[in-house]
Amino acid sequence: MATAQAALQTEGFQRALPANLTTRRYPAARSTDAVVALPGIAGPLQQLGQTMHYMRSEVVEDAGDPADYVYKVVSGTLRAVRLLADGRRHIAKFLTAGDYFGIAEGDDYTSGLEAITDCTLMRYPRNKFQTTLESDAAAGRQLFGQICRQLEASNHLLLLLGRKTAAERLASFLLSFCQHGNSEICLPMCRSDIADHLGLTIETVSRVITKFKQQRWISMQDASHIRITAPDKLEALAAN
Amino acid sequence: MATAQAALQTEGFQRALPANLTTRRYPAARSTDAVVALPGIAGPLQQLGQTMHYMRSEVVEDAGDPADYVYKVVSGTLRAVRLLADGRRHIAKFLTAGDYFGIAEGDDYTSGLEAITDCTLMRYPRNKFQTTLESDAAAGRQLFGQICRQLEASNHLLLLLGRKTAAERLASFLLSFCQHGNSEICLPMCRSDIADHLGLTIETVSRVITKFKQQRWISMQDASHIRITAPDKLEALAAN
DNA sequence: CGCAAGATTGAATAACCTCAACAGCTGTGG
DNA sequence: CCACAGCTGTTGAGGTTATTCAATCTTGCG
Repeated sequence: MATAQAALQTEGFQRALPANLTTRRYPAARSTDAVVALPGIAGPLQQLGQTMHYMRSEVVEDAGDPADYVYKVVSGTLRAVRLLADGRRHIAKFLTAGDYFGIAEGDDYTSGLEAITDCTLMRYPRNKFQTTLESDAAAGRQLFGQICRQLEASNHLLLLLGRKTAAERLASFLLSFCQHGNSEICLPMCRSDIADHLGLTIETVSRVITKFKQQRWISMQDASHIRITAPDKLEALAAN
Repeated sequence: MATAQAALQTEGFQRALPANLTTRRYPAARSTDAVVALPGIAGPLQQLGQTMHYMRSEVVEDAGDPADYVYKVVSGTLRAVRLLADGRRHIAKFLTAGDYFGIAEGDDYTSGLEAITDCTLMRYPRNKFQTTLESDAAAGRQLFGQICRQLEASNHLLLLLGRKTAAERLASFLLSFCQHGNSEICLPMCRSDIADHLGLTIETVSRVITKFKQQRWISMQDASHIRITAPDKLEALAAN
């Protein structure tokens, strides 16, 4: 009972601060005023959109900022970031072409949005977005579907974070990149992004990947180019 | 390197099967045909609803069942359950009065729905539900808001599961029950439900609660009746 | 080249889990 | 009424997994 007693006296539960909180805000993004036709979004909304360009590592929005815009990804990869007070980070979602950000928010963004690669977004004023949705049934349906898929993805990730081992998490993660039978993966995000998405550390991510490599379940050209050589083994691990 | 080597040879990554998969399907729920006016849902939808009663531990829907109905909780508490192939379980959400289930699903339910307490639900045929939504803007807005709040809750839980310690998870969990300044909590769910929601084991849940009790941050009449005596300490732990 | 950032690897540690025992409560049946 | 079984919850001991801390390697890039 000695350790518990000690913890009791110090009121326990402390946690060390991580050293590096590196994400910086970069100079303002370029915006082209040209109206770009977006495949997959209904007519009226196209008029409202503004094309925005962001560079690698640039912050599009911080968590806590007033949620004035809805974004749609045209190209590139971004991360939706949440932070705890002491800097621990979680990435709820990686966004790629076709994904929306900011639809489901309240007054403020509840997570930040950061560019992982150079990327192009469409930006819609949020208030006009809402009213347009109600007048345009087709667009409304589409957005509703988007939210539903996001919810499903989040709930899927909950199971992963709540109950899967490190190896299972990485197997699931890697497999999510080769839906279409292509076994060649190009990961746009770095190890720390993967770790913060899967609730692990970069060291654990690295170790598990190394183990996969040793098993010859995957092969790697470099850290971001992975070829899945035994999808059946990974699928057995992913277990869902 | 001995252990890693051994793991490599056996292809590693195994995991023991949990012994008890106890949830059973009970006899069919009673349904009263009377149409009940639901506070908070718009007119036309009320006509479609059917009131359903379920008893404690009864299964409303299993994951994988065709998603034919949308449910709205009138009273009682339920759990939304996901399982891995080997029986590991996660509870994405506890549902209470006013919560919906089945809106965001595809063809099949992606999680099961089980009554924790005796409860009353409104059941709507899903196809009619959809069409009614499109014709009734107010109802559509309301449902859209529901989904958005669900998504926000899921993303909030992602951060908890991905990055919080056991003590922090339980602090967050307990605080989520006393939003309105009342420090008396009555937990309708058992320890294993809490554990499966927070990604912990029942033993860890029990130990952390004991520790909170020893710190005099909470006091307990019995296992399900908790009084929060030091909300500031718990809030500091919850850290968000 | 030399530096910085990302990635990998190793050793030690901490957090949480597993297994096991036990306590408390509830309902059942003699 | 009491004995008993069954279930939930608590507690302890020991093991496993993932983390932490640290060193090394790799890869651009000015």
